[in-house]
Parts: sequence; C-alpha cells; structure tokens
Amino acid sequence: MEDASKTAPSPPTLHDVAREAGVSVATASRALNGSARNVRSENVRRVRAAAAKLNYEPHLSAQAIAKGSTRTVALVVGDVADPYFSAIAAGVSGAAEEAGLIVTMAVADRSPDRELEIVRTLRGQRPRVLIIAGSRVDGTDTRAPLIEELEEYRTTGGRVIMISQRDLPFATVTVDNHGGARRLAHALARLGYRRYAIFRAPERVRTSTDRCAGFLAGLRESGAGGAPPVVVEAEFTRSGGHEAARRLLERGYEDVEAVFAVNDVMAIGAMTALRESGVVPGRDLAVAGFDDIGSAVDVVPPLTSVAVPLKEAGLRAMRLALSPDDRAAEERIATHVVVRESTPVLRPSG
Amino acid sequence: MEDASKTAPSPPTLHDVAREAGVSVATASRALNGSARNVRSENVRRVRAAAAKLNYEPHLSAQAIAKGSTRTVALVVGDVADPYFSAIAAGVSGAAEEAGLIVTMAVADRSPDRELEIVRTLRGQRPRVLIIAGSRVDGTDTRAPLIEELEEYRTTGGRVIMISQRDLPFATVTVDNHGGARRLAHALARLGYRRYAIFRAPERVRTSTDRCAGFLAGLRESGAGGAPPVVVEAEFTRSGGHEAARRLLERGYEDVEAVFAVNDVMAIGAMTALRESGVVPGRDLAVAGFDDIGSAVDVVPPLTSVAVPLKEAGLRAMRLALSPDDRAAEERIATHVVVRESTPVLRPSG
DNA sequence: TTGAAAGCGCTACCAG
DNA sequence: CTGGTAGCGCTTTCAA
Repeated sequence: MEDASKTAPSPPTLHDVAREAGVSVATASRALNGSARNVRSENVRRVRAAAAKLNYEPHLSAQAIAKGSTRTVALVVGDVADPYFSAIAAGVSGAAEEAGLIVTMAVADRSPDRELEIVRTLRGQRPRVLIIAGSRVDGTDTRAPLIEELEEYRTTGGRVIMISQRDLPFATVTVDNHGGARRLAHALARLGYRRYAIFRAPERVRTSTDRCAGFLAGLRESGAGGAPPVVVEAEFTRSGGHEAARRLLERGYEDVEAVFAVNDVMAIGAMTALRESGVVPGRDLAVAGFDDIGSAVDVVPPLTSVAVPLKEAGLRAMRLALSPDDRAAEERIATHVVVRESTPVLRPSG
Repeated sequence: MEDASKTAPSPPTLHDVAREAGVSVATASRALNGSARNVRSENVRRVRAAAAKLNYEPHLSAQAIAKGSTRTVALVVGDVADPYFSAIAAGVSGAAEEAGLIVTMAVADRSPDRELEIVRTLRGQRPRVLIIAGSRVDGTDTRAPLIEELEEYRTTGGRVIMISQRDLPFATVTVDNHGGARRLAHALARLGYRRYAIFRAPERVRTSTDRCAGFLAGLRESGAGGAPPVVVEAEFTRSGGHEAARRLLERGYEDVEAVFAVNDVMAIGAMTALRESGVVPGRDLAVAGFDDIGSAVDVVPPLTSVAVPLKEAGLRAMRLALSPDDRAAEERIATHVVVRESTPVLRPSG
C-alpha cells in the first residue's frame, strides 16, 4: 500500500520509474536519456512504458546539476513590446527550440543599469548561451563591469552573443546600420531630395548615432551641397518620433523636404503627428525610417525604410552561439533600402 | 597554492565562498540566502565580502533541487512577433521581474499540438507558475491530454493560469470578447451602419468565434434588420486580413458599408488590401478591428477598435498566479470601444 | 550561533 | 548490459 502522505504530492522521480519498471535507477537513466544504446531493448521498453504510465518528466534542474550544464539560452532584450525586439526574440526562440534549448527572457527596459543587473543574476541560471540584444549606449559606467561580468561568464564556459554593434569584445551579430543609412541617403538624393531633417535619439545611443553618421556620409557622397540637416533629438520610440515631428512643425519646416527618422517606430509616430497637424506625409513632407518593421507597409503612405532582417538576426545569433568556433566572431547582417510612397520622386533625375 | 587544473574553470561555488570567508558552507548559505538573522553579523559581512570578491552567483538549479522549488514562471505564447502576444509578454515579464521571478518563454506557433508538447516539456522545469496565452481552439484532440497534463502539474504544486477564454478548468484571465464586440456593433449602428462584412478566423478559433457572436448579438439588439453580414473566413493574422479583403473585393462590396475584422492585425492588413485596389478605407468602406494595438492610431484612417489592455492582462495573470487563493478563479478584463476615423458617421442619427 | 551531515533528482563511473 | 554509489551545489535538520 502506498504511503498516502498528506503533503503536496511531488512529481514522479526517476526512482519511481525505475521501481515501476523493475530496474535500477542507473538503467532507467540510461534508457531515458544517457548513452541510450547500452541497455537491453526489453528494458528500454519497460522503462519507457513506466515513464509514460507515471507521466514522468525529468527534473531539468537535477539534470543540470548532475551533468554540470544546462540547456538554457538566456535572452536579454530592451523591450518585448517593441517590434524590433520581438522580431529578434522570435528568431532566437525559433532557432533555440529547434536545437532543443529553452529560452529564458529578461527585459532590460533599455536601461544599461538594468541590463547589467540582469546579466548578473542570469549567470545564476548557468545558461549555455547568453544573447544580449539592444543598442550599446556610450558613456555609461556600466560598460566596464558588464564586460567583466561577461568575460567571467565566458571563462566558465558560457557563450556570449551580442546583437547590435560590435562594441564589446564578444561575438556579435552586427546590423549594417551605417551602410544602410548611407544607401538610403543615396536613394533619397536620387529621388531629388536635397534638404533634410533627421530625427535621432540621444547621442549615446549607438544604433541611432551610427545610422545618423551613415546618412550624413551618404549625403556628402551624393554631393548634395545643401544646408546641413535640421537635427531633432528625441526618444528612440514611437512617442519620441511623434514629439520630434511636433517640434519640427513648431520650428517650421519650409526648409526641409524629407525627414529621416532613425527607426520606423519613430518615423511612424512622426507621420501621425504630421497628419494631426494637417501636414500630409509623402506629399507635404517626405518621411523615411529604418528597420522595415512589418507595419511599414500598412501605414499611409507606405514607409520608405531600410530593411533589417531582425528575425534572421536572432536566428544567426543562435547559430553563432552553437557553432564550435570559440572566438569573438562577427556576423554582419546586411540591410537594404526599400523605397515606398512616403518618399515620392521630388525632382525627376537628370 | 591553488590547484591550477587545466580543465575549463567552473564558477565559484558556495564552498569557495565559505572557505574564503573562513566559515562553514552552512553558515555561508544562511548568510547569503536562507533564514538570514541567525548569523553573527560579523560573519554575514565576511561572507558577503567573500561572495563579492569571488563574484559568486548562486547556482539556481542547485537551489531549486535543494529547496524543491524554483523561482521560474513559464510563459507559452502563440507568436512573439504578434503585438497581441508581445504585449502580454511585456506584462507578464514586468510583473515577474518585480516578484523576483525568472520568465521562460516558449512559442507555440498557434498550434495546439505544439502547445501540448511545450507544456509537457515545460513541466521538466518545475516552474512555479505556468501561463498559457492564446486562443483556445475547439475540436482538437489535444484538449483532453492538455487538461490532464495541467491537472497533474497543478496537483504537484504548480499554478496554471490561462489568458484568453474560460474553457479549461483553470484560473483564467478572460478578455471580454463577446461584450466588446457587442458594444462595437452598437456603436457602429449608432453611426448609421446597417450592412456588414465580417472577417473572421476559422470556426474553431474561440477568440474569433466569441467576437463574431458578440458582434452579431449587438447587431440584433440594435434592431438593424438588414441582410445578414457577409462572412469571410481567413487566417487570424495580418495576411489573413489582407486576403479576406481581396476576396471581398472580388465578390463585390456594393452591399456592405462596414467591415468588422476580428482583430486589428487583420483589419490593418485588410485596409492595405483595400487601398491597393483603390478602395479608400473609411470613405468607400468603413473598417473596424479588435484589440486596439498600438499601431491602430498610426494607420490611415485611424482604426476604430475595441481596446483590450493586453499588458495589464499579463500583469493580472501574474498577480493571480501569486495570490494565495488556490482555486480556478476568473479575472475578467474589460474591453471598451474606441471609435476613430475608419468608421465615420454614415447616417446622422435621428 | 555554528558546523556536520543528510538529502534533493539525476548522471556517470566502476565493478560485476 | 546492469546495479551500486559517489558526487553535482545547495539547503536544512540536528547536535553541539
């Protein structure tokens, strides 16, 4: 008769399965997981049957501690609700599940301090892989401690992968922000635009800064000797873009033909703000963004942007992590310009 | 002299910390985590210092197995890249981090089979809480096994929370789909609309079906004796909406004044499809959606929708999970109609 | 207030 | 091929 204890029953253990199957735990373990082949097939059957009957599920923590390694990949994102990050998360999660890994996700709220804190506690999980997605931010005092933390993690067998820019000495999936913005500038110049406004995030947000620099470089190369662009600084979010547009309208936009917002959510927020003030995007003022998020084709007019295969970036990050190659590799994600109606031909090219 | 072993160094353990601090592991454990107060403060200091010096981070798996419980909450979503789910994920993750819990995320690809499989393997993590977000799907043969799996999980101390509709015997955060759609129908009727098309997902997707039913009920109550709505069935995604609109156009839409799409991504996809065919949404054909996702205000015309506080749903789910109350509670998330320009006044009300 | 030691569930080594 | 058993890193009695 079973000991009908009154305490909360606990899930069946390998012992239970072994007993049920009439074999030792060792055999049960081998049959279910370990080096499978060294078990008489009869016993494999019995163990499997017992496991199924008891609805046994191995205790991952126990396995982790016994084997000395987990099957976990930890993902740090700036903000899940932002399509930029959720696309990356989708890629990572897809590749991870394919590889039989479990994803744990932490949200850093775009704060470098929070990011550091998260990385620290994440180490407690002893994840196989640690993927950090999110723009590097210059001039914070968390840079050094973060590097130290990650360095140590790597020393003890972990794999670090960054997604964004190559700023820290770890394997990185970089997005070609500079090149994409540069080519966008060329494309706009070809359409006849000469005078620009740029909606950018604060200087220290690297992604924004890289895109700006690329855009400016592209402008110079196009020989558009026009006045330097009007620069409006705001948050790296939809509402940041909205606000930037309002500020531009306040100032007056007679001297600008096109706005380059450093990401699509800003561009979309800006378009809405323009429209709210009776300025028709694409007709009265051209707008271009960056990222080519899904909704770029659903706004009006459809948004010219620079496509960044974010989901693929997530996939590649996982693949990089799983590759045997140990060193701080760099994997470059190409970007390409997608011209849509938000930047119509302004001056027919000669 | 340290044993400079050649194998990959492993992270410091509690033993290392104890040795460094000159106390026993037991004391070190108590100082760092356990019942803190029974340690001489001098020793607490020493242990803390040692831990900091070694950059010690407790091995969560080891703690889990020693304590017999984890600090993990497992979240199952249909698709992270969909704003519906990423909003929920944001809510869950926010509340979890606040409670010091770690979130592990799995993506079911909207497949009930995958969902079941995930739940099964997730049990191996022994999470404290298991949150399943995603529409219930009728008529699958996974329902019974899913219930069994979850039941067992609960028996062994886990908390199950569903987000969507109350279909399974577990605590649920339900979204008032029926009521919201019903009130949307009232609102549209008040604006003068009489003849509708409905873009819905297949019958078995409960969320879609509930919204349809609510909408139809609202129509009846409004006494709009018009012809029954034209129903177009498509996928529950943006491209489903796009396709539904195309099919409606093919068929001809002279007899419909407004489209109700059962979610915003469908509605937005539909608007784009309409526009691609030269049909101006809001002028030639009104469109309304459901969920009030962020981009509803950024499309043109801004989309009439039913607001569902998804992030809050995630928060509430976590809160429910953490509440002592054990039984299958139900927490209702209210929804409310937001009328925007995609459904302008059609017939001035009398 | 402390330390020794017995586990937690599982794997892997070592004998048979 | 199989079973016994020594850990894995940590918590938690139990005595001291």
